[in-house]
Amino acid sequence: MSDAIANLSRKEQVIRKAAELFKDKGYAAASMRDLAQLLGIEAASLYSHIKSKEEILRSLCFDMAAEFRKSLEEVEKQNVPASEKLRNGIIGHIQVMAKDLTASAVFMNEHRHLSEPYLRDFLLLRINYINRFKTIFEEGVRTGEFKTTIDKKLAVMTLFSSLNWMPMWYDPDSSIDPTALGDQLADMLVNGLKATSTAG
Amino acid sequence: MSDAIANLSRKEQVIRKAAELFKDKGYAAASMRDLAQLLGIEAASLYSHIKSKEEILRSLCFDMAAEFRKSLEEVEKQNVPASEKLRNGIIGHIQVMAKDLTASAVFMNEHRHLSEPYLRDFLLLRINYINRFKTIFEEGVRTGEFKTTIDKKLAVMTLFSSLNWMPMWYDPDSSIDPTALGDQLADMLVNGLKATSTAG
DNA sequence: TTTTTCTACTAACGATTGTTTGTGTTTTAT
DNA sequence: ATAAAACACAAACAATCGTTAGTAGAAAAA
Repeated sequence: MSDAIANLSRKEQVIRKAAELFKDKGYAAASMRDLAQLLGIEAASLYSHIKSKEEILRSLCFDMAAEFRKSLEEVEKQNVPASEKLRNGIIGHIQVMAKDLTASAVFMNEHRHLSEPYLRDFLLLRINYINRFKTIFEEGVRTGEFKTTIDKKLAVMTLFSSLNWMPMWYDPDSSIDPTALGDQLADMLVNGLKATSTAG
Repeated sequence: MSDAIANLSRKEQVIRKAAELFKDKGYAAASMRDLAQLLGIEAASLYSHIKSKEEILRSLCFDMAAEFRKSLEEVEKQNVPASEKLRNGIIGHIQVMAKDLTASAVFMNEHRHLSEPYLRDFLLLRINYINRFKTIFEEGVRTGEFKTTIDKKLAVMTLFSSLNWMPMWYDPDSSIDPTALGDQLADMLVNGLKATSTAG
């Protein structure tokens, strides 16, 4: 083989291809026979490498969750104003996604197909992550960096919506690279689109 | 029956319930037997009212698309600055979604399960809608209302991401009503979170 | 060389999928 | 009263689902 994924373990190859398939068709609509075909093997052969279809989804979702957590923890350590912290949080989030756009899309759109108790665990991680962003935002409101006129939940959920849809439209071969993307996105969300805003 | 949906035609009742089910479980994971059970009938009985599972999805997706289109056309007629037009476009979009949060969620998340040629038609409508927002944004850049430092595609896609995820987290019983939500969302996206921005 | 690990196969399982057919009852329109 | 439309049913269909069992050749480790 000459693929870039050729020196991954076979199990990792399966998971990668599954991520692509889940992203394209959705977890529920993607069959194990579809996946097998993409890999050039029979469906039953998949089970030499993975235990179940859902195990793949679990691995994709929780691995991404760990990356996001790690990134945010770095930012929280920084001793900078809240607006800067928020900015860095946004950039970090974008960079984690950019490292694996496919897995990011699955993480975002397909996690609901996890069964209990994994779904509950996943949602707890997610709430925790969101709340830590909310804390940063609240700090900024307290210090007068952010406006008080915007509902906190709205602000944070809008933030996440913007971030989380990126894997759906971002083309890694495009003119704008992930770092610039994170930069501009942070600027847009913190300072807005208006030209008259004071620079960040 | 004493439901609020009792005086709808039976077909509309089926479609409404299907929207809830599709939103909760996803189109592919939602079975016709699930749907029938929610309505208290047998799966086969559904076919007295609808022709197929996908017909329901089509009806949900294209009806919403028509509403969005109608809303934007109203805004385009207005003779106001681009920033104001963008603002009104955002508010209109939010209001259309708020009228039917369930159908909005399906529109956004499940349209990919449309088969051809419906999928192609749907995506064309969507591209057209996005491009019309992009035109408004470009007008604002040209008149100096918006900054030139932000990638146009990024700006518009971020806008849509923010808007389109709203049905996933917005609680219609919450303290903030749809109009205020549209207002604040428009403010946040146009002027940003920073307190130092000039007021819109 | 022997043993273990990895990888893949064929065949089949029980369950579930969307849907059709044919029938019957109840409500509405004429 | 009669015809028609609306609504629901049981039974079944072919197809597809995730998965298991058992087998076997090839590569790696001992």
